[in-house]
Amino acid sequence: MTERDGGRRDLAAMLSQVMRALGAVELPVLDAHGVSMWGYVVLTALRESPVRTQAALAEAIGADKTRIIGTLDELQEAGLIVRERDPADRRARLLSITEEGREVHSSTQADIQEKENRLLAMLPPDDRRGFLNAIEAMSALPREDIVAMAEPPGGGARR
Amino acid sequence: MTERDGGRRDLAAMLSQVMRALGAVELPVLDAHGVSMWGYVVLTALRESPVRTQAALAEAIGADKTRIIGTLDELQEAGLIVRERDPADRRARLLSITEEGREVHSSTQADIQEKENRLLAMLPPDDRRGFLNAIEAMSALPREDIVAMAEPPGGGARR
DNA sequence: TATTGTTATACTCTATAACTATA
DNA sequence: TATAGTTATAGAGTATAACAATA
Repeated sequence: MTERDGGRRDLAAMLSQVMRALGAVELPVLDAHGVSMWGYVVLTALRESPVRTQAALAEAIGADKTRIIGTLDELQEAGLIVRERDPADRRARLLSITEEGREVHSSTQADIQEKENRLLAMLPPDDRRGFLNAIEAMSALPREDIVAMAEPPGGGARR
Repeated sequence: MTERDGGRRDLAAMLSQVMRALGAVELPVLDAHGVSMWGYVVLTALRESPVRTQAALAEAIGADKTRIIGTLDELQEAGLIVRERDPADRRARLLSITEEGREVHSSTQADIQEKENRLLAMLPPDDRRGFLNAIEAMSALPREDIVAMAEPPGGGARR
């Protein structure tokens, strides 16, 4: 009845619906912990390792270098990150997360993943495992690899 | 090595990366067929069945009623949809897809899904099946159901 | 008075360009 | 002159408010 003549809906359409729902689920959590979406993304990136320049951080999280400045200001103001001038090159700002930033990140992430897990619990175990494996695999690929992979074999040949 | 101490990355983070890549893959296809993203979404919705008001269509695709007007103008101009006044209520505009609209939609969708399938082909069959089952199940749920599902049991009780 | 569609306005987000300071 | 960071400006996308036609 809700099936459609053998076809399936477009991947992007389905994923964007899921994304919107996830946004509705997770934004209140971020609010409760006092971090913005981009702030959380920055903390997630810095949790792995410090970064030597803001441009590199922006690149790493898929943002523009001008776009994250306000976010960095807020995080610094809140004591969640530190920005120090690189003594070797006083133009650059060494970015790192503070202990407090680590705590805020991990408590926020715990809440987020707890909700995500409750959502995933609705799925049959096999589907849940396949779903996680799949998005982990796909999201690990550089975007250009994905774009290339979607092209017909030998397709789009330059000449 | 690329694994992280037992944890997993956030669902929303992974999904948004995949979404961006999908956008890069699919936008050129839409361009090639001369339809905008929202135009394609509208055609997809009208392909199922006609709609009696623009507000209802907007609601159905998760958009604002003022937001789709330009899109409807373009689609009508291109002869892909028709907008007729409802004789029974001359305020309303009956929306339906034309034969040409159907053709544009189905050729566009064929190209899109062909690329999506090439992408999915990178996955082991079990993961692919689980992934598709999972997003079909989750995207079929109304957003408020998903939000409610993510809450702790009995959580957020009103009184 | 309420509703459908439209237009006008404002607001948010993002990208581009111009500027400062270092090198 | 080139680069890191910042600020200023402009553009897209979206939402809100006001409006005209119809009920």
